[in-house]
Amino acid sequence: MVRVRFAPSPTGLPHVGNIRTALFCWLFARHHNGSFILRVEDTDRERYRPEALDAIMSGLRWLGLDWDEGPQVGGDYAPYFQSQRLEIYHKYARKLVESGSAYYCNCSPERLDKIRNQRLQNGLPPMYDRNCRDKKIESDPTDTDTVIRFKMPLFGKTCFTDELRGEICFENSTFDDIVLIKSDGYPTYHFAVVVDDYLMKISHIMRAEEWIPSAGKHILIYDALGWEAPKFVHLPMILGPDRSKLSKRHGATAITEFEQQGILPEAMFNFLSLLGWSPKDDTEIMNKEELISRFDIDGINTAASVFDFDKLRWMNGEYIRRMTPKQLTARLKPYYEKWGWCTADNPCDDEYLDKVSQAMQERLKVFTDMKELGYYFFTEPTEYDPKGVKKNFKPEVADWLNELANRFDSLSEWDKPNLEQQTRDFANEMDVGAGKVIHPIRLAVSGLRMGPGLFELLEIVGKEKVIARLKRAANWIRENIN
RNA sequence: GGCGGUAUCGUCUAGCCCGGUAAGGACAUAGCCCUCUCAAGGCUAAGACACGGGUUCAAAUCCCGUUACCGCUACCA
Repeated sequence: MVRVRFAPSPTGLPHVGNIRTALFCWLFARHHNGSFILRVEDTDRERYRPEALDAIMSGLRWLGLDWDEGPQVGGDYAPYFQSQRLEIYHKYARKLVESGSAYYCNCSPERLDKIRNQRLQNGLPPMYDRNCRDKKIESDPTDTDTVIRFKMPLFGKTCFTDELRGEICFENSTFDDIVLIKSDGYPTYHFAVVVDDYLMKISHIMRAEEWIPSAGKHILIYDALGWEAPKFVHLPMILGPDRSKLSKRHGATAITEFEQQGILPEAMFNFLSLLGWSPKDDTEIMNKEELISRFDIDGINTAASVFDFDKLRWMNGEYIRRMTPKQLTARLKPYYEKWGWCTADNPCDDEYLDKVSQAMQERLKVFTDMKELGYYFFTEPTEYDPKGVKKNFKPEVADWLNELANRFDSLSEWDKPNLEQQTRDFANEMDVGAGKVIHPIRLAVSGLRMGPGLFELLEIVGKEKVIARLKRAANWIRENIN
């Protein structure tokens, strides 16, 4: 039975790197019909942020990563908050002290600081000097004057098999006597993760590769407790464009920001799955079901990968293009409301919005592109693209636009064919190419030099508005161009 | 410093285990086609086996060394 957990620490906004790890865990669990467990590692009271957990959970939900056990859903191994499992850690910590595998230590943080600096100055690894190791201090996990440290073997080697990288070994002498229980009674990560993974019957520890160095220490703790360790899978990291660990300074890295920027969860899911994993053929666009059936450990890469925002945008565009106009409208609507485009005096009936969706669909990479590329379907252009003005707003164009406004006004039917016929006829009469007329109209109605086919655009924007905008542009030209 | 991990186009990657490919795909870039513009689409171009030694008829692939990059080195996770 595959049981994997995602164990975030609620210290801040959920980072894409962590979320990608969660996604791999989830895919692995779903592929093997196993369980995906969410466990909250809230043992650091200093960095704890109460709002972080909500952000993490909504990030997971946004992507569709549902958990079988954990906060809000419970489970057979509750509680899933480490802060609620203190007695459990204390119990096993006492056991370790009794068996001689751990010891109480009353060294002050000041002293620890001092020896660390000394050793650093002498070019030595900044390890604890094991001052209390053999003092046999009597205390209790709850005592705030002491911590519990693990008695690391002084020599020998500890090895473990990483499912991706093979055997990895460490010299025991390089391990510090790490703290298991802090003076505040909370366990450190190293201890809590071992106890919980074992007690919760985790089959595979899937976590980022930055944990490789501590895996050896964890193995030793498992041994001391007489437990068999789960399998280890250390996932490659995600890097920023400068190849350092992806972080805030690389721009949008919190999962919530992608949502705000108009990225589809489906696209994000697909994109993230391909960051560090490959289906081995050239398939790139895959839905959740395909991903579940194809994902497995052997496709996971060992090298870290750079997060390429451009490729995400491309993939998002792929997903946008695959939607029906109605589906696109549904996704776009919240943004329209946010931008104040859907109000009483603006046409926001679904039929209209669907037409806009259809016209704009293949021009959008992210939803927020709509704000610059399609605003004219909702609000009057207040300025005209300067390059377009220079190219298309010649003095004589003012008359053309007025004339066009009149002719459009008398159109029997406001539709694409009629608009096109009328426009081309006019160009012929003026003895110019159709483009010479089309471009000024586009600029007058949309303010832009780019967009959907002009006649489709005109049909959608509607008779009244088009005519008003043509006249308005004509006046603008008279006032500004000579 | 110590310990560990990693190394194929700018980026994501296939190929490596089981030596023989014109080293394949995608994003981005450039050009062309399509065209009322922008997209989308189609075609084309440019672009990589970190380096040095072996082994072999033959090495991206196997062996050794070097280099570079990244991570860890807390009473943080």
